[in-house]
Amino acid sequence: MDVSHLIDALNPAQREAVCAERGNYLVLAGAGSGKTRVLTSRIAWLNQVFDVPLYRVLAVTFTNKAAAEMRSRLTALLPDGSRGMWVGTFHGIAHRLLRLHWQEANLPEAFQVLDSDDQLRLVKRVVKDLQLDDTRFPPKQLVWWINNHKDAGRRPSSIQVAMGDQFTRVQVQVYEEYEIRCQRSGLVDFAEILLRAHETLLKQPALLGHYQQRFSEILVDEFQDTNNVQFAFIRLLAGEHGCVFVVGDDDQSIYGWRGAQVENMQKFLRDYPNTQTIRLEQNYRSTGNILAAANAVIAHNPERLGKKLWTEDSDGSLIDLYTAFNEVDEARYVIGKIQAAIQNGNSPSDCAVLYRNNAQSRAIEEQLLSAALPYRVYGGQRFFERMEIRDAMAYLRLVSNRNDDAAFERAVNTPTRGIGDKTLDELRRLARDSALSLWQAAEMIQSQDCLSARAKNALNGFLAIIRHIDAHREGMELYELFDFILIQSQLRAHYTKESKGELDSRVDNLDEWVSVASRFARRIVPDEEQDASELSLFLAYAALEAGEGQVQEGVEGVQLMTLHSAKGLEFPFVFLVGLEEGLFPSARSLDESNRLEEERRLAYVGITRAREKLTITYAESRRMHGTELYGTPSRFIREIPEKLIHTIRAKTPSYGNSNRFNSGLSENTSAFYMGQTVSHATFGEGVIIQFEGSGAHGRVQVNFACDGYKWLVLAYAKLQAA
DNA sequence: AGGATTGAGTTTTTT
DNA sequence: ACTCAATCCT
Repeated sequence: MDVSHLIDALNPAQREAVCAERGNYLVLAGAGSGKTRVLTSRIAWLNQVFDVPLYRVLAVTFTNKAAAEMRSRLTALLPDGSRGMWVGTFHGIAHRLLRLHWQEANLPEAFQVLDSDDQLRLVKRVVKDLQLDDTRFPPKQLVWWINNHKDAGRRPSSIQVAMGDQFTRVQVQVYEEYEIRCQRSGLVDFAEILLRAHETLLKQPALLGHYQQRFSEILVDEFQDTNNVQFAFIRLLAGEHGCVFVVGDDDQSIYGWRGAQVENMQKFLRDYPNTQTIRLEQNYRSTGNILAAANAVIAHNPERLGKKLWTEDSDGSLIDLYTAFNEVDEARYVIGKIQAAIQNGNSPSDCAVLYRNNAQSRAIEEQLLSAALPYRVYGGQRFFERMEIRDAMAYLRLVSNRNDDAAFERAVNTPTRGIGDKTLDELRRLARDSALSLWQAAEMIQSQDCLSARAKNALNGFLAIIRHIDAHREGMELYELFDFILIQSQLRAHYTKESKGELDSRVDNLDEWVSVASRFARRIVPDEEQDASELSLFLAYAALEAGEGQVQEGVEGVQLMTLHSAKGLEFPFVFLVGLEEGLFPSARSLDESNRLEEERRLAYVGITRAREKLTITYAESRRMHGTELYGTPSRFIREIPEKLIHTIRAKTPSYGNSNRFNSGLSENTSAFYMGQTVSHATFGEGVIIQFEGSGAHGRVQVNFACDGYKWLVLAYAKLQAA
């Protein structure tokens, strides 16, 4: 059999990983070193050379996008593509196990996923019902606390509460009550999916044995992002004989704040003593200078597994460093450089602006808008997170599982049908006292005399809608059911009324929801799930894949995103903005020790996104939360060797110059300042002028910048009234 | 029920 | 400064 095509294009290290004998491996894959290629080629190799049937392979990723990418690459490598294999995210795989073995997992067949939003609502409810002070026990913090324990594999009963520690005791109590309600409603949150799947396998030796025997090959992508439960899950499935092939980069671990344990990489080496470590250090993405900068920055982190990227590519150009006067000037400079790149024949989408936090996109967007450049902001609300979609999904969930309290709460009075807070409070009280779901309570309350006839009537109307939908769905295509729901629930009518003439109409989204359903029906279902109903598959899909963020169809523009969401992507031109102490690294990371290293890894991720040209900027002054902040350049800038940097503006200002400027000022400011003597000016290559003088309105300070055509007022402050 | 007002928070995001 | 959610008012 000729398998040379699987390894032809690989370098020696990649080839070593792909062709290695079956066993346990830790592949340290640097940024841009071809890790996905290695992962997929390895699977193909196992299949074609070692005759491992594909159904024995389990490949786990973190995001749905990565899973889809892996599947599509396998299609190109193998005659059967990924057929028979389990390829998916940790949550996707665990959820599939729960669906297949819901009885063993002690779940109702139609159990649903509780997303973060519903989770917070539920915890708020619990806090209220337990009559706790929500300032002493903020629901958000409780959610975080509960998720943390679940991620670490801890149930309420296994949490140690020190004598006299009232605070923790109450938190445990909330956790317990929260679990009871989830169980009653047939709801699992994201952490629960993993934890429950793990526990189910632990408690069911027969089931575990089955899967251990089946999955002789387990491959894990982005291993540095695994949390405790995920690692335990892998170890459990692998058992004594399974071969585990993990790929990761400890230098790109940027999700510690949500439970990822970089330590799992070292732990892996400890738990699997016969593991061989393979380093992929040749980079196919960036120029030499960019890699040198990345290597230099990350070298400041202690306790790395160690890795040094290199390239056969040339050094390329130096890294530009621009010191901006403020965030407006920073944006102006960046957009100017983007325009120059476009003039040179590049597409706007070849340029990416990366920032530490989302708020920073605003200044950039404003400049892009005034330069009339197309752009795309990543992040933001996803399809299934939209209010109207969640409303519609609530009906769908109730149809599937009457006891889903989260769905009940949302759907019951949306659109409004006269079921107010008082009615609901009665209902919740009854549900709580009798340990029933809201739906059961609503059925029962009819025979009690705690509600007015009118309220009972309204409630009955709602129950009837759900029953009516359920009674008529037999034989319907999925999209027909969705359309039926929109009509019966009155949601379409409700949102049609509300969104008259709105740009981004909610009704359009609801229609899109229906068409998502019609497209969904035509996708391939894995063998194990042939029996599952279309509806339950859709519910799982909606819960585990929140869909694309901002759809902005067809807009090919400058790409704006946070450093976190840039991970895994690459661009010819990268602009890293806002490199100031306190912003990046963030102020919070400077408080707590340990966190700084993760920020540095974030810087490493940012730098290594660039293929040809990297530009770093920082602002001397920045408006944040209403006040002007004066920042100092980020330590990460200092960690890049000077010889790699081309500084655009010397930071040393010269004061005391006297200059006149009298041309090109915009209309309304020119009357004011034209011809005034600049008594206090700053000059760096003539880009910024800080002007202090007297005008009709008193003593003022104005900052101008010249963008090559005209002077722009960046900021002005009145020092003294006239 | 829906609009107006007050108040708290303000890194990063997937599943 | 600005956003988003909770609460207050009509």
